[in-house]
Amino acid sequence: MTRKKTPDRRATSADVAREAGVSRATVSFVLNDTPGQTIPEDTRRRVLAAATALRYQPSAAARVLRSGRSDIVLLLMPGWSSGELVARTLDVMSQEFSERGMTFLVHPRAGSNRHLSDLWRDVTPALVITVDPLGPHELSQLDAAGIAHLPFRLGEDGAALGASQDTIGRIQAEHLVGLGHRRLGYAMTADASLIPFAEPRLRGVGQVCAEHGLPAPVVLSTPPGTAAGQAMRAWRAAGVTAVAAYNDEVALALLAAARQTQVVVPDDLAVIGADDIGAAALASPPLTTVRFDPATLVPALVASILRSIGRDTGEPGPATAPAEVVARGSTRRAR
Amino acid sequence: MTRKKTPDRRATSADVAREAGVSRATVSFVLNDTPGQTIPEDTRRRVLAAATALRYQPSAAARVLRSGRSDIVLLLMPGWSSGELVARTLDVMSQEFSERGMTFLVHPRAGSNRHLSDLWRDVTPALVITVDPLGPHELSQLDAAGIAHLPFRLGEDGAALGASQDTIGRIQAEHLVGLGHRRLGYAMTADASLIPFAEPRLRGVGQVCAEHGLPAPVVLSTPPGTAAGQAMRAWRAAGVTAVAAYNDEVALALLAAARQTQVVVPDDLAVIGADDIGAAALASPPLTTVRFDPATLVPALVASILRSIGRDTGEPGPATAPAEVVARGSTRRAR
DNA sequence: CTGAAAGCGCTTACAG
DNA sequence: CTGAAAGCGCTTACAG
Repeated sequence: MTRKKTPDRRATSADVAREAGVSRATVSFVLNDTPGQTIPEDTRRRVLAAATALRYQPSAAARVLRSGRSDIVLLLMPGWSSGELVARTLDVMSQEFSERGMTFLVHPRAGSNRHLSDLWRDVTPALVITVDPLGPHELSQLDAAGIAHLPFRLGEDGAALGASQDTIGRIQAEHLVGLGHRRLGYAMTADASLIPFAEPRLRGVGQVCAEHGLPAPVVLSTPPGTAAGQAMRAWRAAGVTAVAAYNDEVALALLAAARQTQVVVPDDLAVIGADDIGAAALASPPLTTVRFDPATLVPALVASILRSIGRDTGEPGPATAPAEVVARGSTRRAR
Repeated sequence: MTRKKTPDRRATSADVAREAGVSRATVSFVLNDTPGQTIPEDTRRRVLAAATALRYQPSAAARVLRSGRSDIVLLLMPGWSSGELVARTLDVMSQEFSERGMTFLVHPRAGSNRHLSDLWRDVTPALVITVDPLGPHELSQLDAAGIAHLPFRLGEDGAALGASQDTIGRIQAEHLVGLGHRRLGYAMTADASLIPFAEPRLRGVGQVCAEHGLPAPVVLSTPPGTAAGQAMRAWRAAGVTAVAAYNDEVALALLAAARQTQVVVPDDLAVIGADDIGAAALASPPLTTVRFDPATLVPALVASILRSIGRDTGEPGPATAPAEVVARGSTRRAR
């Protein structure tokens, strides 16, 4: 008397095969569109109908175990994963990967004291992307588990996002030089984990200065506290009239320090940030900055990642111009 | 002549068993500390040594397939995953889950057009936490795959983070009322996806007003543009002397509007934000806000999540006071 | 065109 | 205390 049509346990391919009156092999062929198999339209339809009726979903574990390959790309996220830009980049990466048949997953707080081997006990990605460097023991584990590894380093040759960091610095400098400033400052971040991003940005500023025959930028670091005020004085003493900041948060700190030290922005010192965070437009004066859309770079990045693990990728997808100046009140023409 | 000790393929439990001179069952018992098995210390040591020598790591897929259970908790992240607080919460959640033997994974951009069934093809979590609501079809799929589902709703009874949102509003209001303000305004976010957070915060403000016999707060929404300026005027016309903002970004927009409309903060209007983002301390005037450390709530949250899927959890862990006022220049005693 | 069978690597009753 | 064997759910040569 029990209705067997909808068993309580999860439906398997054997259930679908029985329901459709075919073998499990045929079910697999139909559901995976296996190349080289010719399935009559009628059989195909029956299998599909049975799968739908049974709400069949293949077991991820069984697929991976049998095929020996996983379609997961795992990003090991360090602790500083906060910015709007990072979030947007991850969003676009995730989208891009799924369009290419992969699943993008993020494991937060990978830098904490947990053992990574606990992680491999629960998930076997095809590729692990790391930001913080791994120790030799962890690298050995990855190797032993047969998991590909991609250390995400900016600033290395060919790294799509790294190249664009250069560009951001260049755009900042071009804007300031275009306004007639001849002596530039650079406000470095005090956060060591950001150096991989900051270094190429600064390099871009330096390149533009050199190209225009200007002296190299005066680089100062502005840790929280009174350092920003001292930096303001030091730049002015050095004849600097415009400062490019590593990012908007650093620039905001500069604006706050300016108010306290009676330096008028932009008249005494022009300031340009980078990233265009929400608070930039709301600052006093409103912050000139560089808007950067990582979405434009990600497709090329993802394609190169997939290529590195031997997966097919569609066409590369062109990387369009990623950054532009958003001119606001914190910069003006040099006097 | 070939050295067989270090095969190129990934080591399996059979390799370990051979190397240690025991059966695969014994390997499994030792490596999993299976309860109810008594393994002589010598055997145990041999197995452990072999596993280390072979750099053995169990196959996640095989474990899940055989045991029928996964130790993965997957968060389906919607598109708005940017804030510092969100990042910090995820960090702590991840840590908390791994301490309890689970792996916390995040799939960004789950709201996009991809089919979720593609996701279940690659990973089978024990539990999926969603923020954006799922459609009936997706719920049915989850059910069919035997994956537990927890819609993350704030403001419902007992939801740890929801309760704390109330508290944030309460703390804002207590601060303003304590300074002598008798007529409060509330600056609502214009972002609809944030309403689940904003609603309980506003409720907390309302409660405190009621408890002090004060009128309900004057709620205004301040979308980007000129709305903030209009709101400033409306509040002043209504006799409001202090405004609690949904968060620091909304508060920053208020400060910017005040500068443009000649309203002096805090003399004409006091403003308190929430979240203590980096830009808050750097604003002009520096923004009074409520600092909220999600870390203090997360252990209780994670424990309740694990309980909901029938997993053992250690002691609940006390939820300590999560929020406090950071008094800066944007609030002052009422005149 | 379709099916029976092997096997991916594990865990766990079940015998000894 | 330890081992042989079954079986989780799939995919894929291999026969027919």
